[in-house]
Amino acid sequence: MDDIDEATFEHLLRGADLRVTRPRLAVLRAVRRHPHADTGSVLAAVRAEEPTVSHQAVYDVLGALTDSGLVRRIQPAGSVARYELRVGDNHHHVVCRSCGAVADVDCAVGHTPCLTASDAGGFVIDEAEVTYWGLCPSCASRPTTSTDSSN
Amino acid sequence: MDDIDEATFEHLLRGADLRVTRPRLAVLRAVRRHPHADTGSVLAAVRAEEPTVSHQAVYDVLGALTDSGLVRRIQPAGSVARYELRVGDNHHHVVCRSCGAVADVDCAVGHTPCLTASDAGGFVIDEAEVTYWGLCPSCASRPTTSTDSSN
DNA sequence: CCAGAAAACTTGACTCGTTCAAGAAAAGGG
DNA sequence: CCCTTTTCTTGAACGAGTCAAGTTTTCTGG
Repeated sequence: MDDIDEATFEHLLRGADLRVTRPRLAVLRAVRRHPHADTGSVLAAVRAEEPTVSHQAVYDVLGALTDSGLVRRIQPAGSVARYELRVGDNHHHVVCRSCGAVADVDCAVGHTPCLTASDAGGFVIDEAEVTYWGLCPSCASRPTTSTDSSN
Repeated sequence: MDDIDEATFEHLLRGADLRVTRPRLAVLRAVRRHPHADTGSVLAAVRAEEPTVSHQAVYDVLGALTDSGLVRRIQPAGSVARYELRVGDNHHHVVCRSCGAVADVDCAVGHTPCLTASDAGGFVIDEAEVTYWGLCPSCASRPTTSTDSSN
């Protein structure tokens, strides 16, 4: 899901009943190029190639792509929304408590892990999302430096 | 962790090196009384008994209590921060996609579930947080009504 | 290939949860 | 009971995200 070319992006859009526009292609490229990027970063990346795209367009596009399942939105506590192209493979994320870096983690329990909650209090569950918290390699090796950024 | 009386709240605060103040006791009572309440709800509950408490005080108190581990902060994607008294027992949450309701779920896998990520990309993991998504009983039985609120 | 309808985009104002900053008030050790 | 430190009040500010009105673009169907 990372070796998608331009033509495939078009097919994905059409398959989702979405019109093919320059902003949408630019957003897809940006998300492919910057996994886990927030809206601001996507906007910046988009404007690098399409300088006239508005911030609202990026919000709209990310929303439409998320709704149709072409991108996945994640939002760890305390973070703004982040997006990724890798979709439909039930993977999870590790978030660094110090610098906020996000990385993918394949769940050891196979697909749809932990989806069997013992007692869901009557809820009809359709997804189990796992977020691991800890320290990224560089923050772990630089203990008390209190590095902070947003990726 | 739900049958905590006033004296215990004081002990908890002192044990965490926090001064015992009326706003703090009121916040603890509010969180006990309204599990998963957001800051606004806590503020309202606090003001019901202590009308002069400022919103900033509630933010400060919730922050201090969270830092010292007396309350737990959760923040499902798309939601504002929510707080609960139940702490240190590694339980998880189900969130209703329709109305945002939150309920506790004891993990079937025992304590520290899924904490064994296959490959964490070099991260040092200290917690695994599981969020289940679905529909609460009342939204599940009222399919397309698109109820929306924030609890 | 062109026109028309619907979808998508631009612009700009605005909402709301949360944070920042400075000074006043309370807690609790000595 | 006083002093130092922590905590609280007040009020302004920030920023991600949303709303709304009007314009532009896509793409279907003739």
